[in-house]
Amino acid sequence: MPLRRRFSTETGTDLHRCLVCDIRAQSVCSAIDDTELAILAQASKRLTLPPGTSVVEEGSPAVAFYNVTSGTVKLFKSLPDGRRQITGFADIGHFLGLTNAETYAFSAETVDTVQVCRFLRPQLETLLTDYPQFERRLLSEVTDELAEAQEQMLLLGRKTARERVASFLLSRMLPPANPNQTESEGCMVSLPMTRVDIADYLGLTIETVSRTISALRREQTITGTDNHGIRVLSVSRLTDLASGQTSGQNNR
Amino acid sequence: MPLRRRFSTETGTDLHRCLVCDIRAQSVCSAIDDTELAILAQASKRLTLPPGTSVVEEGSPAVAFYNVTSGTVKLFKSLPDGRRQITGFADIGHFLGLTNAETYAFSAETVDTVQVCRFLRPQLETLLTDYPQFERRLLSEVTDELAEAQEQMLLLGRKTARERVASFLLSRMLPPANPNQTESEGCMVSLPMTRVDIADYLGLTIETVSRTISALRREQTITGTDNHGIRVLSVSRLTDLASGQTSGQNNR
DNA sequence: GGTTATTGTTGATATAAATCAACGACAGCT
DNA sequence: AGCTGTCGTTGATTTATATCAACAATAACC
Repeated sequence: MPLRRRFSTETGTDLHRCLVCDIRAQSVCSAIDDTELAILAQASKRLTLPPGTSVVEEGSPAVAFYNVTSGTVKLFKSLPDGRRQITGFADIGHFLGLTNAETYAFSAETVDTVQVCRFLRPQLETLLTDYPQFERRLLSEVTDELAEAQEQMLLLGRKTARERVASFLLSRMLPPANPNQTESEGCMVSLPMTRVDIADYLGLTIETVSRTISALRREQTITGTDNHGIRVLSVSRLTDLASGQTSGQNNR
Repeated sequence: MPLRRRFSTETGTDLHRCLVCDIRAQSVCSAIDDTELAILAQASKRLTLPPGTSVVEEGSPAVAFYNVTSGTVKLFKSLPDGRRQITGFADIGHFLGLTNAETYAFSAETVDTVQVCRFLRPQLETLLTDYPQFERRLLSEVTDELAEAQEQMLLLGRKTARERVASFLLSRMLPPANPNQTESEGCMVSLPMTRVDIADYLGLTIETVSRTISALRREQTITGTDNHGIRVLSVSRLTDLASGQTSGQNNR
């Protein structure tokens, strides 16, 4: 449908942009009625960002809110000596940059090529006030994020390296490509980020992540030689592994 | 003021309960106008819970939302083998139990004697819909919680035992009792929870927590022999410690 | 198409924190 | 006051993961 391209410019405030947005249903934007999408389009600006672009910088003024429409953004916090903790990966349909503070308490950087819709703060405020369903949807999204954060705290505070990697792979597992795909065919896991990013997300070192993935491959729980795409052979085994439901075995 | 006691019954839906609530200003309830507090009082029920009471159980139906008016509640997640991660302590003015899911994804248990106002889900829904300021305030609170959770992920994933304990003490430091109190007099830290709880919050063992607190005491960063009340002698030193801004020294 | 830089893997060793173990300090109870 | 159980402290030892080190694989670049 070449019509789509015609209406969807890279950086404009084209009134039809939101109407033709593929992922609207998956994001906070679904809360705005079809008839009022022009308002949404006017409140935001679509940006295309190359890999490794800084979106938000810890400590800088919190001027904007972003909705990711394609690609993956990593969110992280750093210590003065450079140690880093990735607190999450925001991909398609997820937002970032919401805060009550004057400045951001975290940084955000694109992992791959990313498209975002940027809402400046006053515009976001207006949307929240004028569209209660928008606010409700955002509340619901933040509540989900909080639940995910709590799950990640359990991982970081109490899980072993093996359990962390298993949990991570499961959490990134895509829904089966076609519905009649059997489990044994294996589910794809997309890993656009590097080993460094995975390590910084799981609170491990790259060496430990690498060794653990190798071990899972060796014991046929996963396959795939490509570093950014892994296939899970046994979801149930990985599930057991992720919660420590497994007898012995370590990494080496 | 004995009048207050007269209006504030333990479990009733007394229409004046919210009007005389000491901590309303500190919680989501501050979003409801004075003239409409009767609605708030009717939507909720005040409960007094002894120490060690289970408020919410992981996996059970998410039927209620709670606002803590006194005492401390610990929120936690557990693994099948009993490992536990405390994801936060909800004390005065904080809420718990908000979720989009049918069931709670965490457990909650009182640390000491706790007073909560319980809102059943339909009543909460009504409040959110009828009072946009209430919803806005809740969004703001959840956003803060998320920021705190991200800070805790940094702690759990990347900080040393010493840095974790220092961060914890700082985060629990009370504002100075009187304004003209000098820093050197020391700020009180209240620790109603046990060492087990602290350990499960910081992703450490009780032994490591104990040793680390002893070390901080030995080097005069903190004092106080009482296990549930510690005095910080040097806030600046603790701040440096918490972010790894310190040359050497370990725990022993 | 070969050189260089980046990213990932594997092995050897070190270490921070866990585990195992003993004991001390209280709080509650009769 | 003396018993009993919980909670906290301290010491000795083990261990999972970090660190140090070398190299392999892949991507980036003239």
